[in-house]
Amino acid sequence: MAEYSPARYVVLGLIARHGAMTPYELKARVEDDIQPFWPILHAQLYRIPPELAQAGLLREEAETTGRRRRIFHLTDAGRAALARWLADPDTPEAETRDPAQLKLFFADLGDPSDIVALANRQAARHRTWLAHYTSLRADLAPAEDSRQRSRARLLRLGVLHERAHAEFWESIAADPEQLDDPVSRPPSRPSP
Amino acid sequence: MAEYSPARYVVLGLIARHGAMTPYELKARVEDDIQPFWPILHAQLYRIPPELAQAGLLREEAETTGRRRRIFHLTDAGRAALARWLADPDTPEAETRDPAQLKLFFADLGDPSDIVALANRQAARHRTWLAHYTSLRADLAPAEDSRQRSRARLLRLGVLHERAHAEFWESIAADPEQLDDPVSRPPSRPSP
DNA sequence: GAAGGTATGGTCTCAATGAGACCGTGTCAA
DNA sequence: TTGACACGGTCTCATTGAGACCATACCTTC
Repeated sequence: MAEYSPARYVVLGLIARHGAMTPYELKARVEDDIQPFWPILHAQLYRIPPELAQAGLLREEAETTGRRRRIFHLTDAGRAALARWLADPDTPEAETRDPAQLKLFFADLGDPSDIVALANRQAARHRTWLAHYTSLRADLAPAEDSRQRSRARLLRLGVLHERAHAEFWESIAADPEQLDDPVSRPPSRPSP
Repeated sequence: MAEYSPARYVVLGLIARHGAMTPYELKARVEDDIQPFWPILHAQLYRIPPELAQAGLLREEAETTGRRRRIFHLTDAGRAALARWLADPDTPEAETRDPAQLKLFFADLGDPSDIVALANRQAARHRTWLAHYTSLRADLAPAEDSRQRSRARLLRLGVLHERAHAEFWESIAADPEQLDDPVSRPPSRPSP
């Protein structure tokens, strides 16, 4: 029942929340907030708004002088389409593409030492993201408005996600042969 | 430094592990084992092997009668390319595309009740995957060969991942306004 | 006040992937 | 003997990926 691709709703949603914008500004906001759960290339953010304007969901206001910026406003049709999408709880499955998991899956075909190097890199990477999300959460004003809460919720999931992955890769690095089974024990509490 | 796309290495890896195969068999194995961390459309699995044969990494053996199957064998060059890829610990970032997180992010622009319906669906979905991975793990022979361990490791990550997400969405469903902060408390231990 | 760096703002192209329609062959059971 | 179903594959069109390329404005520093 989704009428448009998710990236289209990202554009509608950001304009609905922050007001009329140029593709350039969309790009910055996507990079800041949305990249972690829906990556969009910058070129897409120049392709999509004109297309949505064509469909009547946005209205373009073009500068003809200087930087010739293209500013896109939300129309009532756009707002309605966004509301319909938000009201539909039936979403497609999430997709993950993780080359590191791929390498781990095929690790038995390579040298046993590869796995340790891989796991160390991955653990460091996930720890970095974890620290990043944690600090963003700390900076977040404990404001009671619903926008802050939206952001806070997603940051919380980011923290849970990165923590789980960081701990996983650390356990692989520590015990590449995986002779015991750390999954049944609670995280962060190594057995005595 | 990756010479080929990850999907190419999936093909090489599966043939390296299980021996020469048809695209049809590749399709089945990808669906069973690889889909969760690297989705590949079935059409891709008919496009990629001929291309890798062109590059000398596979060798095609075509039936000319009956079902006219195309069986692809790994060459020494293919085995070497796979080993080089596995030995490189420097992998691209993982990418996630989760429409549900997108809807949650923009939830403040919709009706407050949407969020509960969304969260309930997501919680159920992740619980289902969690049960699936858990049962696959239980069925896994505790064999000491490295192939079984590869599979077991990934299933463990799957379990951790689905558990984190299931608990997250359950907490959203239970408390959509998110007035408290469940992240600092250990999972599965609701406060008194 | 000219030179260069950087942020702003955007267009374009080619390749690759996504999404799925469509088409045959063999096997087995009713 | 025909229909269902698993097997095995090809094809096409639209969308996205990846990144090169271009121009304007501002800001510093020599």
